[in-house]
Amino acid sequence: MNSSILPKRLVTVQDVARAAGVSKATAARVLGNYGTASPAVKEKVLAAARGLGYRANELARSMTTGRSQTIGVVVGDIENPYFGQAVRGISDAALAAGFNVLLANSGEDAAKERSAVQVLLGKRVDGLIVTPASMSDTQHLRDVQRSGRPLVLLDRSLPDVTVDAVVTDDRAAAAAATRVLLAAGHSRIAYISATASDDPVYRGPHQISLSTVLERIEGFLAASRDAGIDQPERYIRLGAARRGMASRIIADLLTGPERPTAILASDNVVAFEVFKTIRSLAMTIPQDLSLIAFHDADWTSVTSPPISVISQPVYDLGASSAAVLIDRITGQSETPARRVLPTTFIARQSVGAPPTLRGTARSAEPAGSQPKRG
Amino acid sequence: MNSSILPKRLVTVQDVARAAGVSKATAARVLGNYGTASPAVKEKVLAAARGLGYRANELARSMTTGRSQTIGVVVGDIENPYFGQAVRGISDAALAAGFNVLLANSGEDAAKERSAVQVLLGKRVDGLIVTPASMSDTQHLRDVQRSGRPLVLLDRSLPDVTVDAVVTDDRAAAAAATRVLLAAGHSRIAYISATASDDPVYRGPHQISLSTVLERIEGFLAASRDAGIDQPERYIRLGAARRGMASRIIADLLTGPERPTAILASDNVVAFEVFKTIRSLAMTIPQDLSLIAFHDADWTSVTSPPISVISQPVYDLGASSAAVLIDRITGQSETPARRVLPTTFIARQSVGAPPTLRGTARSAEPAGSQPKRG
DNA sequence: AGGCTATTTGAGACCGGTCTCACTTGTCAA
DNA sequence: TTGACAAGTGAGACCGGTCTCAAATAGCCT
Repeated sequence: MNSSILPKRLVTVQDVARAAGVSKATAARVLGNYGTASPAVKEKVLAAARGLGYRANELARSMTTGRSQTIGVVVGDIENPYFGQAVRGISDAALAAGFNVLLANSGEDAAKERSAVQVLLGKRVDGLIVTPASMSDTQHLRDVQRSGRPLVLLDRSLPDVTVDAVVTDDRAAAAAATRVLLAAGHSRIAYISATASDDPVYRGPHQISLSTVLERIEGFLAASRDAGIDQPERYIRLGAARRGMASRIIADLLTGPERPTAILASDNVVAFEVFKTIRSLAMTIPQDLSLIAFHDADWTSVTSPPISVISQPVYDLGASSAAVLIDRITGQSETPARRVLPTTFIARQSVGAPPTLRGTARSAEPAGSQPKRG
Repeated sequence: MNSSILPKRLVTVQDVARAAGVSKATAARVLGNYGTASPAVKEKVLAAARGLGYRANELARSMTTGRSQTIGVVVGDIENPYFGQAVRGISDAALAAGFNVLLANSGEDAAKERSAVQVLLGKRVDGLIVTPASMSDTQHLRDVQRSGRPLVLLDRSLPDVTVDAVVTDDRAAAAAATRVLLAAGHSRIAYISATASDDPVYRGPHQISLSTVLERIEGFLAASRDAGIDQPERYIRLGAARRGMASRIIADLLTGPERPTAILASDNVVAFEVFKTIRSLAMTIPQDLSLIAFHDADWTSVTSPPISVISQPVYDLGASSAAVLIDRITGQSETPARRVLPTTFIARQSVGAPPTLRGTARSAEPAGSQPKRG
């Protein structure tokens, strides 16, 4: 009959105390497991609590202690399996240490990220893990830092915010993948990134707002230049995240006079789009085009041919960032550190020699590549 | 120099009041945006707040109001893209309604689920969304219900808990998929589920602890029997979740005398394992074996051949459950409802005619199936 | 027994908000 | 001029825990 909006006042310490015939302070001590109480009283209180179905109000507890045993996580997009795995890592590590996880989505939008951070801060999380959506719009993150709440950056670091960060070795990974393609004989290698950009053409580092993206591009360029490739940046394309954009970019790329013979896809979602586009163009991997993708997502291992990938320790990235954060929270404060986790190159069958001549017989040699060194 | 464990006391209403030269009550009114205050005072307080960098302590606010504007979500495994999408749906809908999301992982373990629920309840979430790990171990969920906190079950329903649930039409979906295989000429169809079980052989509904699984099996059996298949349950296998188990199950299945000619995989993860196993056995889909999977995961569209799937509206499942929950929280209380979202069958190329004779020429007819009705 | 310390217990302040209630002031109609 | 009523403001209780401090009780030694 009651409209259930008022959820029948819950049992409090006071109630238990009354039922057990002791003072509120004593009941609180045994229920909160602090201070001292005689075994007899302890039992009496616990019995009463059990009988009444007492459950502590963590809100009230957090308010007095100032600690909520909760960490806030702001992630680009949980729907993306990459972040899904990372969140799982965070969540497992947090749980093991007795912390809870408050999750928020930024949709890779700096404004939303700011508001998420504020809300989380308002809820008095003990610390924050954030995958910053932008390298430039970071005032709110510096505010967190200034407020004294521990902050750990996940997957991406920020040059102007001196704070803990757990990232993968993007530069080395991109360079390694590039070298694999170079070793297979490619000289026209396209690098396709999801990073938001009005103009898909790359004009320089100022366009890039994410450290991860920047480092990968740097690794790609460095490896290319080392191999004597002229103007490798010609083949960099941005903004492939929006639906349909990837295929337009690739179509553009493949119709030009000096079309690339290999593609390096900067993340899993882009790679997926790239793969589908290539297939819809009736091109064959690796005979017509070689492909390497970042992140060892499920699908890359079951396509024909399976895709060679740069495997990133995503779960560990999450677990490790949570561990770092919790260390900070519990006071093991060292100086801010940038923890870099290594990546592995997994050679499958998407890399082959470049087509020797346009339109002539396809190179029939066995697909796949065994790079001597990562 | 300070050890930073004490995060420098934050600015409170009292501080702002003092700075603005008004009473705490007045400052609270303008900062909390309730009651009345003259424009002049309002401005003075806001200016002071701005100057001091005031941010409300949501914990304290929640404690007095009794509402935390937070919903708790307990999910089987966020790492699973299925749940990832659902969580995204929840999170988007919640955010839009001004709610935050506290996320917990149960790892499909009822005990962990119980503890997660308790913690969330302790944090005084305004409501809960749970994907129950078990149909039998549900006392904690009934407790939630009894405590008056709104609860919505996601993806799975519980016969003995009368509470809101948002699920997909599993029975119909399984039946439709089964009919597709029957229509293609198959009479020996294997159903492989991930549901935990010591013994992979199906002995009856009592073994099953999830409504979803149960309904799918029922749909499969019903459609099979309608088509006059004798003892279709012979081909049901459970416990394919554990690594390596799927391949053993399939190997067993395919070496028997009356080996199945088609497989219906009860979820995406299982289907993935099944696919890889089939390929490692050097069998061809759909010539040697037809395959249909639940959930339109990324990878199913890029394999060769692409896999026909039962597409489930996972994002909507999440968004819808959040909407139902929030309706409940804000008082639009109707009677508990079970909302069933429809699924769609997506025909790709993994279904063909069964091999006519063992070892003879493979059926060369064009793969793919166009079921007349779902 | 008396004195001293260690342990157990209770009273009440406190965390940072909200909210009720009473008081002051201003406006307008009678 | 006076009364009624609305708007603005302040004092202080309250939410449900924790924590400090002092009082009460117990245990031990000489």
